[in-house]
Amino acid sequence: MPELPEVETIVNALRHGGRGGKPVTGNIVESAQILWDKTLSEPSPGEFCAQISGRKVEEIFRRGKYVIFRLDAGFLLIHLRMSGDLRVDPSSSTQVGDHDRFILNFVDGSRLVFNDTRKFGRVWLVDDPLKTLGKLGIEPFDPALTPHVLFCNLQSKRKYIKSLLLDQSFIAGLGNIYTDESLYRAGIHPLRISSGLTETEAERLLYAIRDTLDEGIKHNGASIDWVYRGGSFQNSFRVYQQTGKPCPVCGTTIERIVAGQRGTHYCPKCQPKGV
DNA sequence: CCTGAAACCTGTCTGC
DNA sequence: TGCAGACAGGTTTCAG
Repeated sequence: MPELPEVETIVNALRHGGRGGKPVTGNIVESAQILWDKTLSEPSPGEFCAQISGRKVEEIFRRGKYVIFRLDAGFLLIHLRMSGDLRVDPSSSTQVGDHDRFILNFVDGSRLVFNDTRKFGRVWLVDDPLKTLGKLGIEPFDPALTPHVLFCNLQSKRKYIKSLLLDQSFIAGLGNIYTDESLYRAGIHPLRISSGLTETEAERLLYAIRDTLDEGIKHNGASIDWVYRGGSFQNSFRVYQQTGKPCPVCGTTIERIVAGQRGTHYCPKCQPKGV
């Protein structure tokens, strides 16, 4: 589930309370439990537990799809990947859940739990976050990303537009849902080659991306299948997982294809392949 | 530089 | 009911 709007929702909750807990900001870590070793990307479990103990959470923010905790020394980075979720338990006496992989116990008795069914999620404790985050592309809402800049960047690549938007080094934060929805709103076929888009299309695409993400954030993200997180954007999907249903604009049947190994949903009429 | 496929994992759903 | 296969919000690695 976790694309930019979902991560943003989680970060907000961790900052201000919610997700069943007190605010994490300002809390001090007492200890860590690593329930699935591979969840920890770096450093080693021993070093991690030694270093994290006693650290204070100064600030929590998002970059791309990463949740970032700025500590009084170092940074804790968490990537939720496909099925990860973060929650706060008010009390650490609560039982550990089925797919809980990683726990931070705080001195006030609450704890932060990383739950991740598919075990793809990763955690880092680093001094220099840029080593991990450095390859990320520009944020979609960065004012420096103007229609013209996007157009030029699209020109410099020769990839399916769908694949390029999923590339985190191109723009950071878009995943399968928001890419399909953005391309639909922009009226651009997912298999168009990026360098073939016109400047007008690039402009439409940028505004479509921002509108779609905005709406996602407004709905607290999307909840799908058995991985539920409380968002409601799934009720506003226009093409994503709408295969076989009529396009809300023209009534044409929504189709599903595979692009870059990802299921891709679009309206054949509103998003013409063109030349 | 680019693409496709495979790998990392568990769970759900569909069709035979 | 059982079981194989497809599919799932992501990223990395490797072959071609």
